[in-house]
Amino acid sequence: MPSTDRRRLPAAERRAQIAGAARAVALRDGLAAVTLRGVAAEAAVAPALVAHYSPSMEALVAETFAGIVAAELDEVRYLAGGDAPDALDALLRTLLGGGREDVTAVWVEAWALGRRNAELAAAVRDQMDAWHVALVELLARGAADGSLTVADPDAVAWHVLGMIDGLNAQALVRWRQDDARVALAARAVEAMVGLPRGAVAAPERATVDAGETP
Amino acid sequence: MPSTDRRRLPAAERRAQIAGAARAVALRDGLAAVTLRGVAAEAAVAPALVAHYSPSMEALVAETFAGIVAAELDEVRYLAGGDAPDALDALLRTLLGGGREDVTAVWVEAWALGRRNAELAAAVRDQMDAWHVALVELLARGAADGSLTVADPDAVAWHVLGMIDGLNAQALVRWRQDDARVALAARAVEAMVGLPRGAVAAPERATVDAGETP
DNA sequence: GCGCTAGTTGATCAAGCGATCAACTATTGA
DNA sequence: TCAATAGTTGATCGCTTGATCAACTAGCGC
Repeated sequence: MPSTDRRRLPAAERRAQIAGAARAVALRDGLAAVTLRGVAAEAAVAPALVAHYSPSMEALVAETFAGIVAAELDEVRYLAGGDAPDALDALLRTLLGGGREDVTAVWVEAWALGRRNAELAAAVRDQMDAWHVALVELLARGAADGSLTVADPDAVAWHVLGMIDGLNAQALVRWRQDDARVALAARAVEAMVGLPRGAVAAPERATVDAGETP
Repeated sequence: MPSTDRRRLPAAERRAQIAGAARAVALRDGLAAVTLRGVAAEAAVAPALVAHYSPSMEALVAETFAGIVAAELDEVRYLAGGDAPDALDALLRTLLGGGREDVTAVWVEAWALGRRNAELAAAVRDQMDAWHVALVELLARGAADGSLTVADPDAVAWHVLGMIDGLNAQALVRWRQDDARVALAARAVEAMVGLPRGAVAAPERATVDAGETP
């Protein structure tokens, strides 16, 4: 997109292009690389134009984060459409199966940068809440049709999300991929939603098994 | 420490004072605030002196992180000295009980900054390994005396640590303290080490209970 | 074909960062 | 007491960041 971009675009289009460039930078180089000059270079545009189209860089960073994470939630929501145990299975396999390191890095950086960027912190809270609502709905669906037994869906949802985030953040730093991640997470989730062992991620599909429970 | 610090100290002492100032800044304002000028101000010293005593700021940040986290590990190691189930109980209560937000923030920032600071990234891996070794030893102790049943101690240890980190990182952003955190984590851990429900954190001591498992 | 609107840019500012180095001086050993 | 040692500092450089603004001009409506 170097040559043809000399054209000048209608405001809405340019705005969208810059948002796209910011997202690309965030996923490739991290949220901290979403700078005036970084995004401008990605969009092949003068830095001042990026500033022109967003009230502040803090806002652009927050908006970029929200866009990336909301898209991920939509995707997962689509994959986890079946009945509750299958949906939990799809959720864990998708989020812990690897290949999402870019999004995980965005999450981790958002937590860190959020301490100094109030708008980003608000966006992080919003997105966490959105994920939480989605998972609570999943649990409620399971509780309604009797496939799950959950005393405190709110707390269980927070816990499952925290577990996933922590494991993914860990994978960001560790070198080797751990095949047992999905299986172990499945055992933990089963214990929290009153499902028998293997109901979420069947042991024969998982690579490593946890200890025996007689 | 403004007036008396006009004195000049022997190298070792000054070095220790600067390390202490760096640690204080990291715990109060975050790892990202550990800058030449930030640490110098905290130690009431010229910025050049901080540079004089450390090869680079990247190194000082990495060293500060390692110091904080290693101290936490020592503390927890001391608290978790009993038999395995009790040790797990102490571990979860200590790390998830709240009041450690400063250290959690340091962890999260280290993950994020580690992507751009190779020395810090190495320190993060080292400390994660140290925590992992400590937890694997705890699990091995339990397996040896028959109080735990763990097929893959390595994987279970990574999982428990990831869960703790994720829940703590979450607590960093969420406003209210969730009373169910310890109890739910205990259920998850019990499921992974072959312990009956309530063996790690007794339900009557915990605030919220997870679903029933018949 | 022309002019006005609106998209775009280069130049520039202040602030904060890490790093370097010559110069200053408190302290100590002879 | 005095000089050598070693701890300390101020000044300064180059770099990156976000932000602002006057000036330029492409493209649309008439």
